[in-house]
Amino acid sequence: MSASDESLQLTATDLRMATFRLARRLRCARAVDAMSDAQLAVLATLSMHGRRTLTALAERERVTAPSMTSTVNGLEEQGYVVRTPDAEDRRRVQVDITEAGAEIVAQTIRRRDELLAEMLGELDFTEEELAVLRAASALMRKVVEP
Amino acid sequence: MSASDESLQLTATDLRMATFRLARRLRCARAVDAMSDAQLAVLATLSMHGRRTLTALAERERVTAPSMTSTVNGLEEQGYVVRTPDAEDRRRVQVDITEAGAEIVAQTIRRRDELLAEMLGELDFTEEELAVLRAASALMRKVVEP
DNA sequence: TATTGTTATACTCTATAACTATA
DNA sequence: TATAGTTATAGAGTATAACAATA
Repeated sequence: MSASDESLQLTATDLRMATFRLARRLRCARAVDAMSDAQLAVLATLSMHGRRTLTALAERERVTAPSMTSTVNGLEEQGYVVRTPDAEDRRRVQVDITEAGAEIVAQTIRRRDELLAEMLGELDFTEEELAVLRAASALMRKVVEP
Repeated sequence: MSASDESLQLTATDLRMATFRLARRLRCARAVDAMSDAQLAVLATLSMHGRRTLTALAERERVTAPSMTSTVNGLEEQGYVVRTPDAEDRRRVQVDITEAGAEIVAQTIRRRDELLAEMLGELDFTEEELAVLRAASALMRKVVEP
């Protein structure tokens, strides 16, 4: 049986507050200071899902094409991505992550995970509490990836 | 007994991914399109904690004073905050939220909660699953507010 | 004609440096 | 001298509008 509207609303409020605060705190931990959120999001997408066209990246990040052009320009200047013309459709430009770009993503993820693991460790959580957090994480991912 | 390092690291990775994705998704829901994240964060702080000096706001948001001056200028032009000189220390400027500003915060929170409640509802979560999310939310808030 | 991507232009947030006013 | 806040200036991300190249 599914849950009541009241439970849904209470849970939504709790989860929204907790999610925003934790995200805000973790966002401070970056591998490279010169890396913006926008640039890192593009690199993370390319790292996970491989080459993408500029339009596909813009849609995924929910920004306009000119905005994504600017972000990709910045990444290309730093050597973290390369543009490759598409042989089949010459209007298209494929964006690929470089080794340096992949390394930046890995460093940033590692640093953020270490920070969060330290924060969790300082509170002396029990295995049961950590299990609750992992179970909730799985549910949260179902919410955003239906 | 507290948890093992391995559990901490696994939980941290799960929770980081879930938190960023959900925050990203929810951030799209705003009461007013002209309201930026920076402006909304300031309004939310004032709404919760009352009047603050410009420097106090800058420290809380982890931005520089000139940056906060600019953000507060934008909010003041829209009528969401007012600056009041401090009688005791005339170097200081107190920033207060207006009724219009408080209404914007309330609207945005309401809209985000409704969006999240809908997303949760579409997945037909059970009461037990919602309870897991609420328990995790409480733990997440302990992490950021020690 | 529609799609893909870029350039032009403008606004906001951000930072550092330099400044004013006050303590 | 130190602190609170502003102004000046510059860089990045965002948007809309207009454009070129290709389908």
